[in-house]
Amino acid sequence: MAKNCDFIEKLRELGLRPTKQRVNICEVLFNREKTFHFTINDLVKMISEKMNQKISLATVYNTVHAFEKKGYLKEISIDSHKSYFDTNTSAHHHFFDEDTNELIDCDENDIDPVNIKKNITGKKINSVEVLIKVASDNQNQK
Amino acid sequence: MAKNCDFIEKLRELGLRPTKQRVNICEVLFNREKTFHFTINDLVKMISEKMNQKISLATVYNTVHAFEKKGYLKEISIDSHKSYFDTNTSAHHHFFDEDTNELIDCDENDIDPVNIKKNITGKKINSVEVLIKVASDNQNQK
DNA sequence: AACTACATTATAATAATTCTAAACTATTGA
DNA sequence: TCAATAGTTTAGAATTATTATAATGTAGTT
Ligand SMILES: [Mn+2]
Ligand SMILES: [Mn+2]
Ligand SMILES: [Zn+2]
Ligand SMILES: [Zn+2]
Repeated sequence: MAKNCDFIEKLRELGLRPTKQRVNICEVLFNREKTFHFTINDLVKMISEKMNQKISLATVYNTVHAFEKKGYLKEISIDSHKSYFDTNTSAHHHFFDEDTNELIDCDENDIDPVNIKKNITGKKINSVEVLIKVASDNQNQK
Repeated sequence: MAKNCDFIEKLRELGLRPTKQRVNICEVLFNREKTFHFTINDLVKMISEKMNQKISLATVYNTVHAFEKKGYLKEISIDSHKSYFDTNTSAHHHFFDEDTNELIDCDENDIDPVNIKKNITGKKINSVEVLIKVASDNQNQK
């Protein structure tokens, strides 16, 4: 269980001022056992549930984007209407359950490393991400 | 070079009325040698350049989504701010050039098939997509 | 403490997307 | 033929998502 002073230190290291808005958002995002996936909307709900303080929507966007730029969050885009952030910033792949709209981390052993045989000339590979969309097996699907 | 009557037939087959808006959009999208990638904005510009008729933005959205649902277009989402549609609806992977914001089809031979060893229990795999983000190799990057 | 330069917040503005009422079109049957 | 009508499509209006910027806050300097 991380303490507030840990987040304050961490924010300072990143060159971000440890304002109370940011510390609160850190608590909601990073004060937990496991990494997880969330949308901006999820986060706004979590903040209003867990915190007494109101944080403006623009500040939530600012903070999430600041953390993303600093490498503390990763964005995973499913389609133009569904975009998630991931507190697991290591290189990993995802299943997306189209029935429940749930994004699920692939385990290391679930998928073999992607083998790229030929890259665009003069370019360096920054990331390789696999998205596996799944849905109910049986039954009459829409 | 496809003729308008081809598009009219095709739309009818799909169960969509061949309105002049839709036939015009078909001409812009499908009357060409190679498949390509576009954003809604790109498409609006192409329509206003190539056509004398004005089509409302809502109709462009409606039509693109109708074509997507019918399997005539595929959506490729890069991040929440960049979403492309692809007239190549076969299963294939992509490079995304972060310098130019260009989406490029992977050739069959550029990448080995993705080997998924363990899927979510009770779910069927609907699609597997790899996105490889690349950028300038050399120089001082931001 | 006052001044300054910069960082941060959050309101106001803008951009992206969808809702829905009006305009069309196909079908039916008199 | 050609209303009547049920469904489809369009596009202006409304909503939602995101960002720009003015106001506020903070830290360093004298
Ligand atoms: Mn972003
Ligand atoms: Mn869509
Ligand atoms: Zn993840
Ligand atoms: Zn493509």
